[in-house]
Amino acid sequence: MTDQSTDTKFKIMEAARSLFAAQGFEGTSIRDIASAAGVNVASVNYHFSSKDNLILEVLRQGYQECSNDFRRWYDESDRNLEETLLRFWRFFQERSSDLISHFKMMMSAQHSHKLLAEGTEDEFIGPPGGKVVCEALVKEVGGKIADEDLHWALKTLFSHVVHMSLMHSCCFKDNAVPFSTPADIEKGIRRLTKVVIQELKSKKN
Amino acid sequence: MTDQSTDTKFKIMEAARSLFAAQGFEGTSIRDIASAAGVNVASVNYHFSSKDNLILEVLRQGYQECSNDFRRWYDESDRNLEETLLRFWRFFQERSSDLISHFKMMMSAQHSHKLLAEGTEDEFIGPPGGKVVCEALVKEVGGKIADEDLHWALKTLFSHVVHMSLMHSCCFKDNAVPFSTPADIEKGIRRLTKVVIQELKSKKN
DNA sequence: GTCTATAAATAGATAGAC
DNA sequence: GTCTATCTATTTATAGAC
Repeated sequence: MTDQSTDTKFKIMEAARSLFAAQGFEGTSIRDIASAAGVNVASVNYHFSSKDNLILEVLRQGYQECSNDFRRWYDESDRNLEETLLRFWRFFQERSSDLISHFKMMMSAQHSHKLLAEGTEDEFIGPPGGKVVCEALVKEVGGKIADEDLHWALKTLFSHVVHMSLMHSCCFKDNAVPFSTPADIEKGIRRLTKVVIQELKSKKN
Repeated sequence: MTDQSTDTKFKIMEAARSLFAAQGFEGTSIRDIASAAGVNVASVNYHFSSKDNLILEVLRQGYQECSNDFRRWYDESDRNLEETLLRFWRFFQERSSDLISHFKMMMSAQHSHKLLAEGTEDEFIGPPGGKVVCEALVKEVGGKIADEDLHWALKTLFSHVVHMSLMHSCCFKDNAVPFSTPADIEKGIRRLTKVVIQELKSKKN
């Protein structure tokens, strides 16, 4: 596990993860990555075959780690929707590099199709951890929810948390946007959660 | 207006607009653009000095056109918040190339700072048209709104509409995501609008 | 597994004829 | 303003010594 080969491969993945997020796929050369990782240029192709394959491994690992960690966290205690969404947001903050890379690839016509095949080890419901949020929502509202209501609530909550994570990772910090500190955003997530639950419950009665 | 020079410059901008969105800035070569526009390679640097300057002109024009058209539309009749947000969403659908390019650049560490200088001809409140939405919200709720409530409502509405526009432009169509037709999304926007107004009004009483 | 060296393709930008 | 030709630099990828 700590032999030189594993170490080199690990260092390349970490360097690639942050550089792809900062500069994009095409904007990052294998030389940049090797240099940042402190390894020889040729070792990148040796360990990953190609640049295309490297970013696929980076994205797959980011998605899986996030998905697994989130599921583990959710299952280890009794979580309500609000704390689940706050955890969701904090995950994306910790992993903003993965989030940004994932979005850039998703918006790229020539790379987006590769992501779909990657994200579907289990049923794909939006972002990693999406299924967990879905479970938390169903539990919170209680009883049977109409498909349309469920999807509306998930889209509303996902779009807010994911978009706030993205904005926070790339422009809130530089622009001094009002009411955009992490504390403000968490407050906003709590408020939206309350309002969405209210709406779904009122629909049922 | 219809002389060869203006025509060539226009064709380059149109080709660049769609290619930058599809392939990103670094992923698109000047040769790609010239080829798609049906003009000579050297004419790109002749008319725009550099590739950097070309994308800045593309982004500036997209932002300004969207902002101006939206303001003109809003002022020409008495609009409520719901129809304003629906128009907001439809604008982003029509201009999904500009939206995608703008996001890619915003998420790029080396290009994001250029966008800030571009978006600030008048006071910058989020996306183009953001100020209009803000006015519509204030009018709809009526009376004085606390800053915190106003910013929460704007963030909630913006994040939903902008994120839905992005998702619709790049992955809803290919994945057959349930409840993600334009009609579904418009229904969702109406529902969120109603719920947000309700929340702000209940806060005031 | 790691290195040097290099192949082969492509990039942005410009010079100069027309 | 438009073209061809080209300069210079950089890219991914690989061959082959160690």
